Amino acid sequence: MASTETEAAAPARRADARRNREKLLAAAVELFAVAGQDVPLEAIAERAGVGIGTLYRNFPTREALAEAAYRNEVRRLCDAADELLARRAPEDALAEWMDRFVTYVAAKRSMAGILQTVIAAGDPGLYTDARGRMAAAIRSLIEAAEAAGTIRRGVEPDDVLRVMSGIWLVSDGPDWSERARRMLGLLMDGLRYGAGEGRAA
Amino acid sequence: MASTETEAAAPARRADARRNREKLLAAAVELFAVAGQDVPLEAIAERAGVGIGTLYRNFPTREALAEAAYRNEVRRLCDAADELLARRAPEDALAEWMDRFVTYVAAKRSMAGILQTVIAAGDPGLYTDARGRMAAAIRSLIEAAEAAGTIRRGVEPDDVLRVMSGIWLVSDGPDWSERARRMLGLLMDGLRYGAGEGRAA
DNA sequence: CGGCCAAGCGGAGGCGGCCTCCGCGGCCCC
DNA sequence: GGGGCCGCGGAGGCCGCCTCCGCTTGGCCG
Repeated sequence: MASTETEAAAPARRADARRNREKLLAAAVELFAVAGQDVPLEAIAERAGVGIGTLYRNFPTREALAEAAYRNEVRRLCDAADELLARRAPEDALAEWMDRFVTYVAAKRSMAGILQTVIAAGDPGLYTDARGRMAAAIRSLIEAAEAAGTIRRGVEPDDVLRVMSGIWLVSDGPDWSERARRMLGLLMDGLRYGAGEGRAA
Repeated sequence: MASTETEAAAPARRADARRNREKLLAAAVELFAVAGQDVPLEAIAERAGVGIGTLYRNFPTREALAEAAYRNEVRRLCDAADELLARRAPEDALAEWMDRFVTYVAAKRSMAGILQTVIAAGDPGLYTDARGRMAAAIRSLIEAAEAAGTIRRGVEPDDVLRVMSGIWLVSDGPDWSERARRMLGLLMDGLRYGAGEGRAA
């Protein structure tokens, strides 16, 4: 969980600066989702409640903003795994994490075009990195649920991630997220099947 | 060779209008090549020697212009096959056609980004159609050269096109077109090998 | 706790590209 | 050769990008 320097890198900055950066990232995700990837940067600054100058100081280009926003979403999603495990029964934690995953994929979809550009412009590891982090998050959720005996044993985190990623292919539409949630509900039921058998391998 | 209605569709238009359209298509190919796919449309209009209004009347969007320019390049390339056959020895016609193919691919490369958008926005047959036309052009060139006994017999047009398309993968650089030409030179030598054997299959 | 000062803010404004709109010119048909 | 209308062109409004600099405020030190 040691944050890489490409991510936070903000220990020496002023508190208000860090806050503004956060607000910009949140506003960016929000507006990319509702207004498309061509949303004016000025609209994002306004939504964040900061000046356009602050946006440009933090993120020199649209691509830089989108990349940072995406990395931030990945981080928030993965951090949520630990938080959920601390406050919920493992099975509920896993189910709710899947719910958050749907939100994450929705955000990623709305930024896919720009992220494409980012990767083409020389950041080939963007998705690879994200996948690794998410697999780790899934591993801790699964292990906790296995230990509690509420899901079957011997499930591979990578396989779960792959199945979850399938919601990417659900075609766009007003009911996109409902469909996605139903699909992950099926997966969750699959994981529950045969729970509690063969405790110590 | 009956032109489809998606291509010319300009029998009832005035002569100057048709001329302006041609000039715009030529200018677009030229400027996309030297100035990239974000070149201002005003620059294209200026290069064509027409007003910006004329550009927009003919091509409502950047994508429409790029698509029309691309289709036009394909048509010009394929038409060149017949012209060359009428004025040159078949072997020379084929060799020179390959030279023009390099120019065509260079143009296509410079528009690849926009064409990607066009296809994504619902014109999936764009490349398929082009490939079919080019294969037909190659067939007539090959058949003439076979009949003259200057290249081997039994070569498939589709195979030749596939090999030729390989120049797409040559990485960008100042010597791109020289490399591409050398590659097609190799292909040409391969076609010459064993010429004149087994005349009547 | 108060004062200092630089890190950080913000938004006006210049720039440039997009696209429309309409008065005029010249092409085509008779 | 004349008239009608098709098509031309580019001025101009709009909008988004990005910079630049005077002001604000957080954080530290005495």
